[in-house]
Amino acid sequence: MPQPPLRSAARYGTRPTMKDVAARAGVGLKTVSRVVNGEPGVTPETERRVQEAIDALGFRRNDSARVLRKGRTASIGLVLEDLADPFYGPLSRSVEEVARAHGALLINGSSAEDPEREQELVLALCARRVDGLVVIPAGDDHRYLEPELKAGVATVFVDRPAGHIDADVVLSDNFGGARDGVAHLIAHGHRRIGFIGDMPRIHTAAERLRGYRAAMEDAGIPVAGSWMSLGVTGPERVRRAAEEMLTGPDPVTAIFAGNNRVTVTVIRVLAGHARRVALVGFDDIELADLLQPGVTVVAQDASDIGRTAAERLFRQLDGTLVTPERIELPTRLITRGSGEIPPAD
Amino acid sequence: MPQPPLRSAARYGTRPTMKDVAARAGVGLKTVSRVVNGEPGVTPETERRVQEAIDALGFRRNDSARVLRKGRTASIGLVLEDLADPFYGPLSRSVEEVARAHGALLINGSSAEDPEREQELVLALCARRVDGLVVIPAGDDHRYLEPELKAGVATVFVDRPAGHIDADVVLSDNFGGARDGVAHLIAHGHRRIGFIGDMPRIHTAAERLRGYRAAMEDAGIPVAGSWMSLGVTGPERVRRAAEEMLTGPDPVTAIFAGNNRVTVTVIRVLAGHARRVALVGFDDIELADLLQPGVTVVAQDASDIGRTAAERLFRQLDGTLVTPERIELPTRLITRGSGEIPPAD
DNA sequence: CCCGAGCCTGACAACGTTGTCCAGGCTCTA
DNA sequence: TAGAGCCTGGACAACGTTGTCAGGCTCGGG
Repeated sequence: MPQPPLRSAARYGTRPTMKDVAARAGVGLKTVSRVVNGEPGVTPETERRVQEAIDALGFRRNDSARVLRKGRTASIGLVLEDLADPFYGPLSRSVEEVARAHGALLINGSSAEDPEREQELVLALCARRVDGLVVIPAGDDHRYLEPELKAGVATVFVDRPAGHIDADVVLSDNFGGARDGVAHLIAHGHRRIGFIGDMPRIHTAAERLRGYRAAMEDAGIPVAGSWMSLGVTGPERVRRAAEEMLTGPDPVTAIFAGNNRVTVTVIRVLAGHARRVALVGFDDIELADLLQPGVTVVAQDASDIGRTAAERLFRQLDGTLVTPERIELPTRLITRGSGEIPPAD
Repeated sequence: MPQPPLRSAARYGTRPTMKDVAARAGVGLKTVSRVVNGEPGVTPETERRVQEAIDALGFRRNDSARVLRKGRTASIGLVLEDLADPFYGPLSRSVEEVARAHGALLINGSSAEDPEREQELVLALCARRVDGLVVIPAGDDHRYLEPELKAGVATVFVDRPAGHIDADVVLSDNFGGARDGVAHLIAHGHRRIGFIGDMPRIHTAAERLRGYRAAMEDAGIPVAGSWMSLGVTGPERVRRAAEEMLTGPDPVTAIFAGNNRVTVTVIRVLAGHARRVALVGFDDIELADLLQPGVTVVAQDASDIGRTAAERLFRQLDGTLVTPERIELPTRLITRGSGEIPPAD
């Protein structure tokens, strides 16, 4: 059933179009388009009439139609693991800031560490024809992105490299950071040092574990299997892992925590122990300086990572950048006390 | 210059369309559409051929065109103040979770507390034809949204009510929470209680101030002007405000902090003072339980607020909800030590 | 053997915008 | 005063998809 065109703008749920504006202003369709886009070639008087009609009808340009016509959406997608994780807030924010500077909107979604969900999200963003993608990968195979890359969708991976495709990646020096953190404990006299980290299938976790092993090996310290706890997720399992390291045979005198969630849980565990155990964590945590003792951490700069990634993205879109690169940003050891506690025995 | 249609899919930067897929599979355009959308009425054999062409070409449906045709975008917009603020991470996440459950994507942006930027963002989202909006308002006049509301854009305000328009709002009981927090300090013997908060033009800040005043009045305590510090933003100014309250004439024995950023700074200030000063903060902060003393707070549940708002949004879209409402969620006083310190003098 | 029903399939218009191109009226100059 | 050029405005197609509708095919029953 065709709608009477003159009433369509008034129907609930229907928005006025340029056609409606043109009719009301008594001008042609294209003239409205010119006014809306600030293009030259419109008399001030005509412009005024058009603007009046726009205001009266509450017209807003339909960007879907615009995108369809122009090809570019002026939006980029950000896929991350979990917005509730304090690491991603600043990252997301800095990506948005860069996007904004380039006049682009940010669409984002969380993968919840689920590779399938990551792919689903990324493809949904591609269907929206985002101009570019910043992805913190959950999965380890990104060949599904090949058609997108070929079609010119700018893509930058963050925090972990892409799997099986050649793409830009911006990440921290996880290996070096962990190695330095553990070396710091060794320098303070520790030899029995525990490591608690995420599943090694996650790149960052694997790299940090590698850093731990390297530091221990450099110091000529053989690592007991009971000192390493890998793939522990969730506070309860971290807690149990820490307890075992502390109270089992051959107990550790220091712990290196593989990420901020682990660090927080370990702090809680240590608070319940009389024995003073040293702790260095990967990732900074808020208020770390106010705890007793302050928490020594290997900090990565989430804002810097996000900014670097987003800027590379837009340089890809400019055409300034072509060859994919791997960019490693340095970490920083921040000593606050917990990492400088000497061995207890 | 017209492109040869058969090559267009191969050009860099151009994506294959349904037409390309149809040509390759030797079927009609509409048949491809049917396969892509899982519509019935396609022979398995035909479907296989189409699917093969889709995979071979790396075709992805262009959602912009789809939106243009269908009218709904299956996306909602979230405008908040600052993603780096830990309060908004969980909020954003819970909104996204609900959106996902309804098959919608989340587009978000930060207003940085700037009313102009808020409007700009909101209108950009409307131009994208998001189905709905969750807005944490920075400004206090939202009449610019009237055409959108009339056009059927679902809208829910969060954390602060909309200005000059009738719209749903989901927020915490800021007044009651602050009153309870201050009453808690009074119950522990304090009379000289300081208040440090944001600009009173921000609704939450005004309400919390009102709660502070109400609690003091209920207890029959006259409030000295030097005990109230309003509109302080940024760590440095908060620090100075706290110092003045603590060391000026008529010094306070307790401080009520109007938001999480203020709380953190006040903790830092108090750590530098020998005198023990009580503290209750509005908003929970991470690791508050591990500090010495633990930080007593009036907590609001950001996830709950986000979820409630998003669910209302989708009920508006269902048509289940029509009349705008104001929903106040209760706060919770969490005692951890800092609020139970007795007056020092 | 023929006809109708039912199932597949494809042609076509429409969604709202922008790029192209042309027409008409104006001004300016020779 | 006429011709050239400029400025303004509008008609039209195209972007890629989906809804409508009609045509052709097969199969079963009369």
